[in-house]
Formats: sequence, C-alpha cells, structure tokens
Amino acid sequence: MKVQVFDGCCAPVTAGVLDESDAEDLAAAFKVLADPARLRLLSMVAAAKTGEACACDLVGPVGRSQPTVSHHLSMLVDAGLLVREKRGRWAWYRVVPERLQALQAALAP
Amino acid sequence: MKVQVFDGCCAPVTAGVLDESDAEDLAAAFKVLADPARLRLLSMVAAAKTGEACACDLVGPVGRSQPTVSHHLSMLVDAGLLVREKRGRWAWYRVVPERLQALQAALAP
DNA sequence: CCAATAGATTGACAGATGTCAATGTGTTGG
DNA sequence: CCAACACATTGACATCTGTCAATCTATTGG
Repeated sequence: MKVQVFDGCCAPVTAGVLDESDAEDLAAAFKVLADPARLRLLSMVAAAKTGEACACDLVGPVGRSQPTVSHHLSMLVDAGLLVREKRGRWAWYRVVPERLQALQAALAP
Repeated sequence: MKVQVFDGCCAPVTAGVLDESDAEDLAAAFKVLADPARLRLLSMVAAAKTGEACACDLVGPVGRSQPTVSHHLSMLVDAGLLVREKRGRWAWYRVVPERLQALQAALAP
C-alpha cells in the first residue's frame, strides 16, 4: 500500500466543520508527524547546513536500524515533507517547506 | 494510562535537531490530531456560534457511537486542545486556541 | 424517591503501526 | 568482474488504537 501524496492540502480545522473526507486527509498528514523517529529525521534534515542530508548520516544519530530509518524516510517522502535524490549509492534528502506551511495553515486558530 | 497535558510545549521541528524526549512530546501531540473523528469534533466545537458545543449535539453528526465520541473528546481535553465544562447533565466543550497556536508554531518553516 | 436521561467507564476485538533480522538491488573501486 | 557498500524490500512480531456493546454514575423532572 502506498501513502497518498498531498498537494496543497487540507481544509483548516477551524474554518467550519470538516467533512469525513477532508478529515481523513488531514489526519493522514498528521499521522506521519505523529512519530518521534520521523520528527527527529525531519528536524535533522531541516538542520543540515547545506539544506540536504545523506541517509548515511541519519541512521546512527536517530538510534534505529537502517531498514527502519529507510522506512520512515520513505513515509516522509510519500507525505510530501521530504524529497529524495539518489546520487551514486547515496540518498540525499531535502525538506519541502511549502508542505510544512500547508499543514501549519491547517492549524490556524 | 493518562495522556499527558501539554502546556507551552514542543520545540519546533525546524529549529535544530530534536532530541528523543522533545520528539516524543511533539509526536504525542500530533497523534491526537491524527484521527479523523477527533479532527471533526475539534472543527465542530470551533465552528460553534457561541464558542462552545454540547456533547449531545456532536454524537450524531460525527457518526460514531456515544462511548467512542466520549473517548475522543476526553483525548482532546487531555491534550489541552479542548476544555470541558459540566453543566447539569450536559458536557460543554470549548477550544483552547493557545494550544492550537503552540502546535502550529512547532511547524514553522 | 423513581424513572429517564447524558455522559463516562469497562471489556473485547480487529486492524494498524514501529521495529528488527534477513535478504534483495543497484553502484562503486580495484 | 567482483567484493564491498548504501539503501530498499520482505516477513514476522509485539504493541498500540479506534470502535462498539454493555454497564456504571450522576443529574433531573415529576
């Protein structure tokens, strides 16, 4: 099964009653953020001086096995929060600020 | 087990690398938002003209059983996103905008 | 008081989720 | 080519989560 990629995304929580479908989209987006390992990975990529981070530099610090980290990074990519670029045998990740902003906007009070 | 109540809360994802503990706090907060029923309940309370909504008016529209709705509302209260006021035999809920803002701030890009 | 009502609690269960070991796939240096 | 490497995929498993039926608790109207 493939996690949906979100584009603009997500009616705000506070601008009227969400219908079930909008609520499911938004919930799926937050579900990706609802894990400590993924939040740490996201923050590590965001903190990279050059704006990108190699997967090889993330496995150790995040304290999970290599397959687990690969899995979480894929979820972040599928959710549109990160983009992956394969260079040689390394995979490089960058954050997608627009995507973060879109989710942030959904929480506007 | 009791869900933690969050006060100011949550180091931002983008302001440096999150340690495991901060990441767990933030993940727990997003976990509460990561369910369609809870998002709909939150939006319904937010949309109430008077600023508050009675549980009795939420069960039908959200399309879940009364115990399930009660459970979700409790989670939203425990997470600090709603406050509950018991009046007579009814329970009234209001949103806590500061709490929404705090989570929003954690997504600042 | 008592019956009715609103909501919370409990118990049970199917399905989702995070994790790792083992294995597969593609790339590189010699 | 081939051995080493970086990463992805698969399979298995324990735990967590959303849901409902049944029950309990507290408040109210008569």
